[in-house]
Amino acid sequence: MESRCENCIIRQFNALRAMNKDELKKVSDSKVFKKVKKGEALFEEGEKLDGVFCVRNGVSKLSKLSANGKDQIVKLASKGEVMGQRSVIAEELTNLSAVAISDMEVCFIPKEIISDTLNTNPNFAVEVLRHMAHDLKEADDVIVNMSQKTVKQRMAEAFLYLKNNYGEDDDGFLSLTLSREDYANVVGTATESCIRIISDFKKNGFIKTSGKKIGVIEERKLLDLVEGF
Amino acid sequence: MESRCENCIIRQFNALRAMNKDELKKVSDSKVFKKVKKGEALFEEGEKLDGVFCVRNGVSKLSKLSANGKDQIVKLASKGEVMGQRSVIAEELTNLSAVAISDMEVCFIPKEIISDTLNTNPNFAVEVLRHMAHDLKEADDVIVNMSQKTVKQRMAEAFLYLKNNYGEDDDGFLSLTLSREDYANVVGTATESCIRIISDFKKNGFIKTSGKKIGVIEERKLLDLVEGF
DNA sequence: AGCAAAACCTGACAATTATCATTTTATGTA
DNA sequence: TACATAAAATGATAATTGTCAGGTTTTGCT
Repeated sequence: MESRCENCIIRQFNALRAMNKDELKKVSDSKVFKKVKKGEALFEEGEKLDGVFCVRNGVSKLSKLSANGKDQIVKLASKGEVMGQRSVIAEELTNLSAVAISDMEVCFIPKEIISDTLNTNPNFAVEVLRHMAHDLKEADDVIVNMSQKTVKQRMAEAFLYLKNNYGEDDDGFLSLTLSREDYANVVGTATESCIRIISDFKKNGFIKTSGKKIGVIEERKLLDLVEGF
Repeated sequence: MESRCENCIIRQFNALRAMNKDELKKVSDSKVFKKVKKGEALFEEGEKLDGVFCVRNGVSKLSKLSANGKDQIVKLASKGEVMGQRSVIAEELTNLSAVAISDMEVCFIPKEIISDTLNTNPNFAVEVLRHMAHDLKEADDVIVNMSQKTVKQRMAEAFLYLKNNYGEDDDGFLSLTLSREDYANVVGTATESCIRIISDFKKNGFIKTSGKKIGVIEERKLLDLVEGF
């Protein structure tokens, strides 16, 4: 279960791949393996983080509380992704909360190792930079979507995103199950509006539901919607 | 006019401050000084950038075209800021267009120097990382604003932002003048809606206008609006 | 100065989305 | 299994925002 970072495949997906053997050894010796149950928080907005979390399994939502009391989900983090690096690097309190959407396994890595390696191994720094650059681009895309697309379009996009990134089970339902409220918080709308759109998509045969599970039936139709038809 | 980077104060505001003398010398020798007139583009979405732009003077809007043909302004870049680094680092085409909002003076710095320095000087890499981390946080904030605040609140925020970041002239008008359309594209709304809100604010005495110039009168009232009162 | 083009503004209306109230359904637990 | 609780669903209505169509003013240019 708990194993050595040197042999961990997960890190191939993140910036830790750019660490050398010695650095990895240090990480391995000081990392803390953690299980997090669905619904539990890894950290809360405004906290001071003493390290980063490398996701081995499961999915976490990264969200920010808005003035009107609603959570806006800014990003979903899953296998291979590192959470908390932004605030460790900027040496600031976290601007986001992280709550597990499914049961998770994560490794906590103390920030000293991260910053030491950043300061001495340019390859690592550049690799982290590349990942952050990617995140920034995605954030820009989200901004444009939020302001220029309708709620319906964003809902359609959300379903397609979940299908493409987390796949579906044998019965054709999305593997990652979000509550209606979470969907609303991803899309940035009221829960009722979100539910109404789900009903609407279902009535049109674009999706199917079973309890809280949702399955994409007409991917093409959803895509058309997103494109504006 | 055109001078040596070694003596340039501007770089104190950006990651170039972490370069050593040799590196700065190289930058200085290869940089190209450029004047850009208001309305001219520095680069367009989808272009391949061969370097970054360090802003000496003036302001540029960074925007992204949405599917429905509207430009969403994602960020304003002004004195001291570096544009294009994201795409140079990620080695991707730019995801944004940069167009001058006022007359500008910029220095173009070839990407080779940037990436060489990133790969050899960890201080520089970390400094760039820090700036990018900051940008990412700001982007998160924008996402939350877009989805959770009303157009009116976002407009109020925009005026306060411009006042606090670019100041006002002797007559109390914002130093940075945006067209109504630009305001709409910052806030993510239709130009007509934007104009209506300006009229409304004016009627309420929160702001004043003179041609396209806008001045903040009741900062407190605008703040209250943003906070949700 | 005079003219064309662009930017700004307003009204009327339609579409989208939020809110509140209530019902129905699912879920976990004793 | 039954009960309490939370989640999902729906209706009615109001508020917000977008669209279209037409004005007026400003601006840049010859």
